Amino acid sequence: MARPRKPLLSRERIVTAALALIDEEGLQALSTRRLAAELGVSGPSLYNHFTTKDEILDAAADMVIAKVDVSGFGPDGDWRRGLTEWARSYRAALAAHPNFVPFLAQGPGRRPAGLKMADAAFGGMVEAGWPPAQATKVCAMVRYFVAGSALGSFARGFVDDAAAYDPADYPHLGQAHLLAEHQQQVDEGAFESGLRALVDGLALQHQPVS
Amino acid sequence: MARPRKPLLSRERIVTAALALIDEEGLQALSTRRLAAELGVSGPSLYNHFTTKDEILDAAADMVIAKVDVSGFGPDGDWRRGLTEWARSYRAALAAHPNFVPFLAQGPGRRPAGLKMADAAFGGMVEAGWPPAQATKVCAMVRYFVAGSALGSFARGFVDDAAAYDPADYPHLGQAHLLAEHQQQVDEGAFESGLRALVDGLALQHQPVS
DNA sequence: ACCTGAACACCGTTCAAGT
DNA sequence: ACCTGAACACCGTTCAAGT
Repeated sequence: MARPRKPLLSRERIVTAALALIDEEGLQALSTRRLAAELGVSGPSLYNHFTTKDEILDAAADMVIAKVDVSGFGPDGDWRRGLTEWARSYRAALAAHPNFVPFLAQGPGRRPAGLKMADAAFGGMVEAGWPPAQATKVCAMVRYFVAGSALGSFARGFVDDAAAYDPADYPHLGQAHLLAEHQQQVDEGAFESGLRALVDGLALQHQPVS
Repeated sequence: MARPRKPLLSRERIVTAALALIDEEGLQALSTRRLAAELGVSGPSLYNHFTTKDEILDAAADMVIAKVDVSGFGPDGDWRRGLTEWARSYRAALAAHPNFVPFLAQGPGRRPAGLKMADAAFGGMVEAGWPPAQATKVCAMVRYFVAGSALGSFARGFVDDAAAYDPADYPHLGQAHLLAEHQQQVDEGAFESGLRALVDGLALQHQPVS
């Protein structure tokens, strides 16, 4: 084959395929060779477009984070609404790619979309009257909560097998085998009440002046 | 060599070495061959003690979770104290092995220490008067928050290089390059205020009767 | 029972060779 | 510039062979 008249690959095609592979088969299924095969080329071809596998992951991560909506931080300075809507959108973006969360949670690094999101959230809090040091911590705790909730289902962490919960060993887990069945309600319910509690608690902790 | 008179390996020796390797070089540095080399044996020897690499990881995970202290859930029914002390101890246990958190956060599965912790936390909340469905969600949100905070430093997610934060693109991130320097204060401060906010907010949401 | 080396089907990445 | 196959130093796991 050698060089084709029209390039077979593009950065975008590679990144999209990588994300699809991660979603379908997990982070460890993403090998450069598998990815190349999926794209109909040989393994080393990818290195014409990215210098390393990690660079592909970075590009995919930025594509995911770019979807997060930070428009809740409006000019009205309503930090409660800003924080709540950001957290929901952030979680939705990560939860769409649960297998990718361990990578996504590693912070923005030098990725533009990650930095843009941080800038909007931090800026929104500061402009709503929060002292910068507090605003930083608030952004951090939202990241903790969102990443933790998207990292993996709480409910699915419990096996779907009543025999695994011997009442002699675990007297309170008699219903735990039902958790997986109600995964959606448990996880979304926990996220929503947790977010509400967090925002309520923050309001108690500090009443910013605009 | 063939079979030695005294076994060279034990499950405990393998698990301890695996955890050390993860701590020092990351989850992806843990290969069965590296691990075996570290223990002075050949790769396949491990399979006499564990049937799969994942089983080694499971055993290491349970060793870490076994260190979590749930004694804060005392018979006095003080759920605020129970929750706060559990969360702190849980975070300390995970943060001691940050590279291992993506694995640890995947829930207890069938691991006894993980189940014991869940039983104590859930049981503690229920005995303090929380309805089971609420108690489940509270346990879930603590897991989210703790796992997210241990998964990786918020502060270290921002590169230590002022030039990465162009004021034209990120008007509010002018100080972001200093975050890594204050990693400890930022991350621990965010965890502590977040935990306080969460507990305060939960108290508002529901006043359980004992 | 508990170790070994050989083997199988994989990895990420480099590089010279092709057009 | 953009693809290829060959090569290097790795993987997890199986298995027959040793004691």
